[in-house]
Amino acid sequence: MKENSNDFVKEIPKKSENISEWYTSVILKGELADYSPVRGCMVIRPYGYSIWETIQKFLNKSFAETGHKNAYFPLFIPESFLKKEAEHVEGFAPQVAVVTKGGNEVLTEPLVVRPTSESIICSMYSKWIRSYRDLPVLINQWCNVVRWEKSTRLFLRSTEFLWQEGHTAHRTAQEAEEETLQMLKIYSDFAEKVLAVPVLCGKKTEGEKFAGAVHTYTIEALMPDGQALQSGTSHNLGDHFAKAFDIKFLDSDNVEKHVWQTSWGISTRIMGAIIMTHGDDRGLAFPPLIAPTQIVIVPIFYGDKDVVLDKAHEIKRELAQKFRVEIDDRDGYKPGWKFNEWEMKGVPLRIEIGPKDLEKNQVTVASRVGAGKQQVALDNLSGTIEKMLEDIQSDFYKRARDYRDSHIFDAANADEIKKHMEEDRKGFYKTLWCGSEECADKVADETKTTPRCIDMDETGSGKCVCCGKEATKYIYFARAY
RNA sequence: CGGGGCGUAGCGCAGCUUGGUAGCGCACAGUGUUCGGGACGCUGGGGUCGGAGGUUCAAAUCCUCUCGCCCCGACCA
Repeated sequence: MKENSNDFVKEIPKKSENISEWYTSVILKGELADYSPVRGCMVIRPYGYSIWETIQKFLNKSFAETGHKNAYFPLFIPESFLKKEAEHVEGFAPQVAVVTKGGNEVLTEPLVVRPTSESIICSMYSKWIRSYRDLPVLINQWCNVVRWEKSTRLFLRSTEFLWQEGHTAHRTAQEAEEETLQMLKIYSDFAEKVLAVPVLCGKKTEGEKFAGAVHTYTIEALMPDGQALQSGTSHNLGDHFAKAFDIKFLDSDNVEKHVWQTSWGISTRIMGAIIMTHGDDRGLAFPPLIAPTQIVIVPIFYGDKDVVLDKAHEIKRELAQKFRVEIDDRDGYKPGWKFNEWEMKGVPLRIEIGPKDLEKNQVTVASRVGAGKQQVALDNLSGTIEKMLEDIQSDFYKRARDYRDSHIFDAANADEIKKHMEEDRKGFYKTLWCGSEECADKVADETKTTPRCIDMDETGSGKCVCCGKEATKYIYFARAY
């Protein structure tokens, strides 16, 4: 390895040494995003936005399959709307941006820039819903929201961010709960199968739930530094908002009733999870299903340039029918430079084609994960590539899953959690819990972690992590982003 | 919002201690030789040194104020 400063790899901090610097660096150098002139706001560049579009594609499909329709509600919300639900306003008031002036006119009522849209959507639902025959209402919207955060990170926490927020209204509490769980399942499947990001599914404690919800379910991913990242949430809103916004329907028994609601969301934050989970010292690395570019073709040409290029373009056209594929036929960059460039940008599969390959009617293929290259015959190239991408996808998942599984530690009490952390064994701490908020808060306080989620499936028996009383639930603690 | 760090060419930095009118590497442009894992030679373009005041014959450098960004906490998706 040469020691000069054009050694590109050396410009990326080592992931293992300083994940924060590494994270910022790969996003900027990988051209996923850039800082904007406005504090806390980011520009999502085409290479990064493509990931968001793919996320939209997958989620829209799942939403549609479960009967949801997309719609759009306004950016501005009358300030008074936010105040209608007590917990809701308390939760969001410290974070909202408020517009007090339009043009030269001072507004009679200030408008908040939506931090989330429950209030404005509920105000519309109260207008639209009259009968049990109008239910359920199953609407999703893709939009931007603004939360005035004190400190920001690219993708993980920005003042303005993109997300989808589903808002549903149901006839019964049970139906709302089923919807809440259904969406949680859609999120966890999406995270694991598409993004190759393993997640813990669970329920939030009272202290951690959404402001205004009855309860909140979450998917929690584990980042390589042992910190948890809340990657998607699904809220059962009960009839809280229905009462606050007067959303009532006449049921078949001729009794007027409040609807039961849910809301659920995934934001651009999850792109931070993808980046951190899969990237390495060489830069970004994307699982094929989500990769902006799945395949890059690097033609290797000098003498018989035209022949190689023609063939490379022919292959590109063929593969482009099925995959997101780019061809790097730039002059003036040596092949080795291009290899490193595309590896840094996280492209899962690279196809090299040069004169030697042409002679043998083959291409040379290299995977972003795993070492070495292999020769692949041009006959049925598309089929072979498809299989390889599937394997790479599952390799990504397995690698992340192994890491996550080996970073869930059993702990009997706060001291054990502290001990683990001192030994630099950071991750999820799985503990038995009596169910009291005080106990969860106390452990969180003492260990500088937060309760991430309550296990929904597994139960045990033993002593509570805090008070020592009989406990059957498992709760996970971790430091969190 | 506390604690720390940093703003000099597109990027990464040096110069600041001890003031003398801006430099290096990469990138970029032209050109020739190269080309299957980050090539090289030659030539060239590019800066109101974050901003505003002040001190001085003279400020990137010293002083004051200010703006911004990053990291670590506290708050949050």
